[in-house]
Amino acid sequence: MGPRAFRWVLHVDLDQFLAAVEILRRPELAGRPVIVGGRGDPNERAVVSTASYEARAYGVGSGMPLRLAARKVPDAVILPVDHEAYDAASGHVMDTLRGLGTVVEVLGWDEAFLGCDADDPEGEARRVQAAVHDATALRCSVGIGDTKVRAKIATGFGKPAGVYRLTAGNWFEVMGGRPTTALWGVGPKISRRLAAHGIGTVAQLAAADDDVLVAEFGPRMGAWFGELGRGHGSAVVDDTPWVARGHGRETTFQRNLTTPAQVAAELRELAARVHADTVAEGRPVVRVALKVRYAPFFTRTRARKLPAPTRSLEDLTAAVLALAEDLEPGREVRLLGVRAEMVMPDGDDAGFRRPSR
DNA sequence: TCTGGGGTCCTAGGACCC
DNA sequence: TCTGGGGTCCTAGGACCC
Repeated sequence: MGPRAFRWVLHVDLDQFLAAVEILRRPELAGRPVIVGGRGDPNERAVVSTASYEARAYGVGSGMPLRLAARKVPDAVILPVDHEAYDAASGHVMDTLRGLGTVVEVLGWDEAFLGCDADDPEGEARRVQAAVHDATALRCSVGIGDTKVRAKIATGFGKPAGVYRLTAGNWFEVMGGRPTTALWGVGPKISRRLAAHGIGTVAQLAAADDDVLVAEFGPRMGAWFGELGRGHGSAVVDDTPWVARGHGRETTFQRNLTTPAQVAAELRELAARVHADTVAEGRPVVRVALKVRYAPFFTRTRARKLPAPTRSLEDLTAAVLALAEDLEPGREVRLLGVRAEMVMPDGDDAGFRRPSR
């Protein structure tokens, strides 16, 4: 259908997605604190991907080291991440949403924007929830907004399994007094830099002097943060298929690597996996990046544009190993990552989605 | 409590060219 | 004589999100 502006944007977000998929195929887990992360082994270097609401009650959340999560929840059910299962479930949900006859913009495994022109967006939201539940037995929350930003933020107020509307009419009433981190795209670092200018709340950000924001964050981001504080932004929903800019693979080793031979062997392996990902897309590689995390936790990245686009594993591997040549010797390596950026389809035919806010 | 993996976009600064 | 201004390409790093 292509991109189009709508009167309403619905943001659909599956509740405790990974945990919910696990509970669906193992119903006896319902009501128990389920934690999905890593290989399911709390003694390994890994973090929580998703915790069920029962586990969240113990203070467990995404990104928390698995070891700590296990300690907080003595009777937790800890499960390995099963990408294929979530891919399948996600595909089923997205197909269901597309079957509703509106534009669907997929944001990730468990999220999508839907365009809506109805007079009764709450009714539409409930219909979406019913359709998803009928087809997949999964619950979702729906945010309704007059911009994508407001729809996205609204969903959080609807969780779990609810519907919430956030528009120009109630934006400041609901959001004005909240910290800037309540905004989509403002994390702890940006929030601290804003605070240094006396901007602590959404209302203060909305009222902030544009020149101050631009001086601090640059012309694009500065202007955008002001708009974000006001809840402004695009209401265009675009179902043009997403075209990945690149693919990367990285591994945190359970035990740090100590020798150049180990590093080289792991890099060859990562390069082969990345190569396979790009081959699957049928697009040549134009740029290669290496990521090294030295112990205890110091990360460097090196990248190089290739002399010419290539589809060859040998070229990719050679480029990766060349980037690794000035790796600091004698430092233990905790993580290695390889990333390949690919040729984008011809920009003029608009065959891929561009950033929109 | 030592901190995953897969992504995206933006900015700064240097090189180089006219 | 210390000295332009703009544009583009490239790399490193930062920040954020799910």
